[in-house]
Amino acid sequence: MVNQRRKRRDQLQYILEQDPFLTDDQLAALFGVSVATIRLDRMALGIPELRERTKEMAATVHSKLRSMHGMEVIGELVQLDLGQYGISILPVSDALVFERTRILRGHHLFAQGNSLAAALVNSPRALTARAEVRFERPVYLDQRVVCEAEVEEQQYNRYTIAVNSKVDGETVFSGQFVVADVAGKEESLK
Amino acid sequence: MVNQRRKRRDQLQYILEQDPFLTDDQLAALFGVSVATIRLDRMALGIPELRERTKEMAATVHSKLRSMHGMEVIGELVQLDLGQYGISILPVSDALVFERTRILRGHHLFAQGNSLAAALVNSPRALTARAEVRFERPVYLDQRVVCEAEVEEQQYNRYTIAVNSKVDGETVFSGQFVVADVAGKEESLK
DNA sequence: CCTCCTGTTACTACCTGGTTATAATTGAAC
DNA sequence: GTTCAATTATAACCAGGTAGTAACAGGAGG
Repeated sequence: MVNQRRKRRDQLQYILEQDPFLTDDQLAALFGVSVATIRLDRMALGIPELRERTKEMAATVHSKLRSMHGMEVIGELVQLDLGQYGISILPVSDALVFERTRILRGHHLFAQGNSLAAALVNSPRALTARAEVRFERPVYLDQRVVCEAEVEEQQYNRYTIAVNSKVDGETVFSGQFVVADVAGKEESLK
Repeated sequence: MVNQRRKRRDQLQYILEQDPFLTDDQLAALFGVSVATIRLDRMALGIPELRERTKEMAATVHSKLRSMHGMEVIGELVQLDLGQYGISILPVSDALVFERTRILRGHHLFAQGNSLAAALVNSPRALTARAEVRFERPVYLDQRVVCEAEVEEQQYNRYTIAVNSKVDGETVFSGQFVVADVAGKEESLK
């Protein structure tokens, strides 16, 4: 009796995670119980009503897209000495990994390094010109990638930047980025 | 008279694009008109009610996250001869560019090339080992990047793949990726 | 002057997908 | 057979709408 209820509630939770767009009516039909029971179950599980669920999703997505849009640096910038040195940290979420292997897709490591390198160059028009990178070890879901970048050389408007990313002190990615500061150069930008 | 209405409707459209979470009540107060007027305006503009708007957002986001999660290849795969050759196309949306300059962030070009290169290697465990890339020209908002990748060499489990991305026939990005097929190698994957 | 037309407003009935609370029913366990 | 938890039913209420109808205000044209 109680077990049936436990089971139903477990399933309810799972089902709503899979498809949050179900009304109490549909759920009641699905489980073959009354709507009242579904409501009690939802209450017990702390699951808000359909409209609240969708509103929440829409709102978080809204802000997420906003923040992604403004995200100049991939990962969180934790240190930045302009023109010299910087550190950013990227937590490996499940959106960034291969589904099967849970290994971080390589281009995210590149993106972290690239955006940090571009941030080091104190210009609104820093563009990467070349890069040479090595993926030393695979990085897995839920790890934290600490990326370190240092300006090695500057000639005219071209910066050579060494990048080294580590997980738990072990290098997983390294590379050299050449970033050009094209401020005032590209007429087509206007 | 009619102009006031036009103006109000233009503003209404704009405001709801900025913040889709406003009820007719709030909008009426905002414009200093009655709720009925807001409803007529919405009807005329083909804007659905608050709940429909949020539901729509939540749903598209839901599927978007799903598809992003499963997105093994950045860009749309238009041709793929496994182990040999492939083409993918990436439309440059505003989420991918620098806000000020509207130039595509370099790592998206890298990501397109990298994921296409990995797709060429017919293995669920293809990992990029090295890459050497050149960003030849800036790519702008609303352009379409056509990326071509070809396997140049294969030694044991290592593939050397040449990548060339073009916009309107002009090369914007080129590089060489070394991808390793680690199937059956990494015990830690289990 | 009156009339017509447009834009706006007010009012009513109804809908969905809930909430809260209270009471009645079921069923299994002791 | 009683008892107690789980379930169900019932009623009143709410937000944020839709749909439709009627009234009103104000300027343009006759």
